[in-house]
Amino acid sequence: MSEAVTHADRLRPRSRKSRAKPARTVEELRAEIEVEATLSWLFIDIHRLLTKNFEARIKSLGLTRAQWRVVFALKRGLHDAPMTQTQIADMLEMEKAPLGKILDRLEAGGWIVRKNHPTDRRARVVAATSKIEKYAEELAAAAKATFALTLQGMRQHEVKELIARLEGLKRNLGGADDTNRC
Amino acid sequence: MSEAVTHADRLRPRSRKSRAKPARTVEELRAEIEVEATLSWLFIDIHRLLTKNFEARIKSLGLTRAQWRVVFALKRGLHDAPMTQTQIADMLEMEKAPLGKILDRLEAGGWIVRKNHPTDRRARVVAATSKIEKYAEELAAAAKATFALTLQGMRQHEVKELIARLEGLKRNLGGADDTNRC
DNA sequence: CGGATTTAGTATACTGGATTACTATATCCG
DNA sequence: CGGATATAGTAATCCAGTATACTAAATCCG
Repeated sequence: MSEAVTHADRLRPRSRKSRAKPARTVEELRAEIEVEATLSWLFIDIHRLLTKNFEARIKSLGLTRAQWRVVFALKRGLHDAPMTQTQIADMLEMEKAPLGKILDRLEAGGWIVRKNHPTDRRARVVAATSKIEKYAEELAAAAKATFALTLQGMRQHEVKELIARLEGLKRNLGGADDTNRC
Repeated sequence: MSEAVTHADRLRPRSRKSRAKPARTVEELRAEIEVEATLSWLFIDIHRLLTKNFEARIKSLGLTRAQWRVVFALKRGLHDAPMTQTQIADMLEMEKAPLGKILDRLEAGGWIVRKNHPTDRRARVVAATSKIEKYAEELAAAAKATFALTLQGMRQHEVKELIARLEGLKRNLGGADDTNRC
């Protein structure tokens, strides 16, 4: 347990010299945050590469990765009744404004329809059209192919461990735990 | 090794029934890509939460996470001579156009200066100003705090394993191996 | 009941990305 | 040498995301 990384006491890499002179050089500071920077870049890069790889596979459909996520969330069926935009935004842990823009594009593309809420005249109810059924195979194949490439060489239990680890990081950062599980 | 996930033969979760009828329901397809979707969402969410957390800490500096990455890459000192924009873009594995926009903002903020290349009149040479020295402590502290929170409860060897794992994923996706290491 | 407060959704502005097209310069090679 | 080709950087366009402000409707409560 003494080895554990806590919020207060951190892993500090190479350059020790504790409280040398207060004015450290940029190089010294850089060495101190090696782990942080490396992880930060990795998440930026993997996020970008995943988007690029997946979208290259479904380019012909005109769907983006973010749009695919929304469409799948709609079909998730947590609620029997169609969801309002606020419910979808909560489920995806995103703001209502960008979700609204994504829904605009999905509606323009014929993937969803928005209807008035039966009782709440402020709210709009979102439903997936049959178009998603039509391309579900192709989208699933693209997702599988992207992750087959990404997880190449990993064993199933390692994949599970990775997912558990990432869920832990997300939780530490204040993200909801098991929302948007597919 | 038979348990390993290869590019061809993938982990296929719950719903088996192999080649039932060719027209599967969306629900069946969804169950099949549970792992893929879960991982995809996790990378989207963690990327977003990291950006939000880090930028909240350095809001007063007016630097974003992406800008911080560029500034640190500049100070990285792989090359003794100041780098051109193309060299920086290659190092960060991003396109020249979006990098140019980030450099515009960094230059407007006084973090960098662009000069003409001594011999190639097409190229511009980018150098960090002393402003980065001034705020290096604050930026390093923010990075450390964000990742102290993120990696809360993990042991050092687990952090190393996570980094190695993520580097593997990035490599599988076609990303360069050890570029942009800090 | 009726005003104050909250909530649903949209509009706007900004940053970060990719992509395409373009200009200017460098280099290659016949 | 000089034209063809390649490269450096920018501009413009698009999508995703955050934050803020706003409108309209619902709800709370005195």
